[in-house]
Amino acid sequence: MATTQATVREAGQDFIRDIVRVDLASGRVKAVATRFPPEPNGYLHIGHAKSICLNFGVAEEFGGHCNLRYDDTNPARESQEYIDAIERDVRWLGFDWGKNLFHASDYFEQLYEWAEHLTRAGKAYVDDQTQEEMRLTRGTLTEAGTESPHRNRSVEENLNLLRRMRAGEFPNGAHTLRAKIDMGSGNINLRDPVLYRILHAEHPRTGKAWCIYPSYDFAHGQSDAIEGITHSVCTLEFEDHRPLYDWFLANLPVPSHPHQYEFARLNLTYTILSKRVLTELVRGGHVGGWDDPRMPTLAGLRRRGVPPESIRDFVRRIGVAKANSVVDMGMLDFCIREHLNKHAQRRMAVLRPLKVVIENYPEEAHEDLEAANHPEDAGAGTRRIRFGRELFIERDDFMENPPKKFFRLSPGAEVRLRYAYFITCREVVKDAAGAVTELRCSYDPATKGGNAPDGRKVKATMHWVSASDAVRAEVRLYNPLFTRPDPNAADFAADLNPQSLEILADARIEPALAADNADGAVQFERQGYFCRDPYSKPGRLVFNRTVGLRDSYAKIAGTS
RNA sequence: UGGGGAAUAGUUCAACGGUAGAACAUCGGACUCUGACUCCGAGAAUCUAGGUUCGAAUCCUAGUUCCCCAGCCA
Repeated sequence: MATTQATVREAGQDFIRDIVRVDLASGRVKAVATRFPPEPNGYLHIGHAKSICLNFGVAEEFGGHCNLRYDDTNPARESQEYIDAIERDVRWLGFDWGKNLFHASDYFEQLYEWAEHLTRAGKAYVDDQTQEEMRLTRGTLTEAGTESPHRNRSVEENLNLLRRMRAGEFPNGAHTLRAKIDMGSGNINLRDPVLYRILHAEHPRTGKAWCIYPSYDFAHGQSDAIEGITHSVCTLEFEDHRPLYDWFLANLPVPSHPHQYEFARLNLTYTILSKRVLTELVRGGHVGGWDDPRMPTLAGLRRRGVPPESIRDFVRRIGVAKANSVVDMGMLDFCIREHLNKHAQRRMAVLRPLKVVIENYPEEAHEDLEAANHPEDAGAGTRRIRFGRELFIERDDFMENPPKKFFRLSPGAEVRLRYAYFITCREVVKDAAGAVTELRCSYDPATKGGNAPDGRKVKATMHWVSASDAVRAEVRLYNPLFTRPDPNAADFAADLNPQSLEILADARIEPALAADNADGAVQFERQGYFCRDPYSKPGRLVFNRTVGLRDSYAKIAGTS
């Protein structure tokens, strides 16, 4: 009983899974088959992750399978680079299509046969109208369209024209094959939609074999039918394509009859999830590339250090429904911290260094102290960190005239240096301009390791690195790409955040960080989760901030 | 009366005629060698108006608001 309930919960609760459950129980389908159908004309983003998790997730949970199928029906905009990136990203997210890798282009011959089938049945015709003429005769949202003058050509003429289209006798745009449905339909998709257009373009897979290509509508449902897809899940904007999807299945001798279901796509605050805009961000040089850590692409998130587990958890938490919605970016951040808090080892790094000299610590001396790699996981072990007379602390951790709630270092104040000693600030050294350049402090030798034998407490524990062995590194902090929670996709440049990337060129990190070969995530104590940038080099280390730690002091201080 | 959808805490989802619940966010508090984590607590919602019913977020009627559709894109 408990097991059953747990299993049901495991399988998730949303209207799509409800439908699958009912279809399985009623025997309408014997095994569930889904598909993730990207068009290889851009990189996958976190919105796609929602679809991937849904399609692969449903298949997994109900013992079915999910195909990866490229919707590669428009060679004018598709390329191999994107195909490779898509496979890399789906795998990284944690899903495996096994042998079920397909392409709409695998079915070009069958689709063409079906085009002839429709033509022979008098349900499709070749039109000579130009794109402009077609637009004009399609009608408007409230007015019916008018029928093409070529709508009633004979079957023979249509067949002849269609074959000559395929044979390459006509230039781009000279003809189209259209379904003969209803120019007066309230659903514009039913006003004689285009099935084939002439496109003299080389296809990444079929090369020069074709110069006519099927439209999305003519390819998608039939591809589903060929693959035996039971539940074809797509986003809301395809809802009014469903009658057309069903029309093809009803009028063609297809091997199976899939059903289409629609859910609301993901929207995120401070983010634009539109391939068009993402492509423009890359091409316009607004970001460094598809894998720029500020991008909502899976490649960008990966480079920023976001674990795939966090993305899957995020998708699970936001659910699946039909209402348009915008998810708070804070939800994603939470999921990232949730995972990294458990799995990332701790290290110390000073992002904006301020020099500290321990005046009563002997010159030339140093000692090694032990630091835990993970405070909640003893199994993660410990490492040695060096303490000496000269150290660096975070500039933000010192204030000469601290407000009431500032617990860190200030003149006369005593704080703990994590895993080391209590220190007290004795003197502030400034340059000619009045800027603080150095702190002269004293330490209490009795507090070695971080505890005072007399039991006295300090209000703050600060991270630090030793000046003698700290390594220089560049640290990149990322902020939202857009300044507004609801950036305008039509004019995204106006909402771009000029402070989305902050480069700290002179950070100091503990040597263990420079030595680590692992590419895994680490927590810079008290600051956030970071990872080494994949383009980082031994002599020039670069770390990316994945996400900051929650910072309740920022609220008190009124800073961000 | 063009067609198709959707409306539940600030946000994202549950509740499938029978006590409106969770997570994130927010605000308190406890704990703490990370102002982190963890723990405890609080405030906060059924689009509107009628109707059916012992009982309505759920069913019916009429409205309101929002989203999508006029590519030879997907």
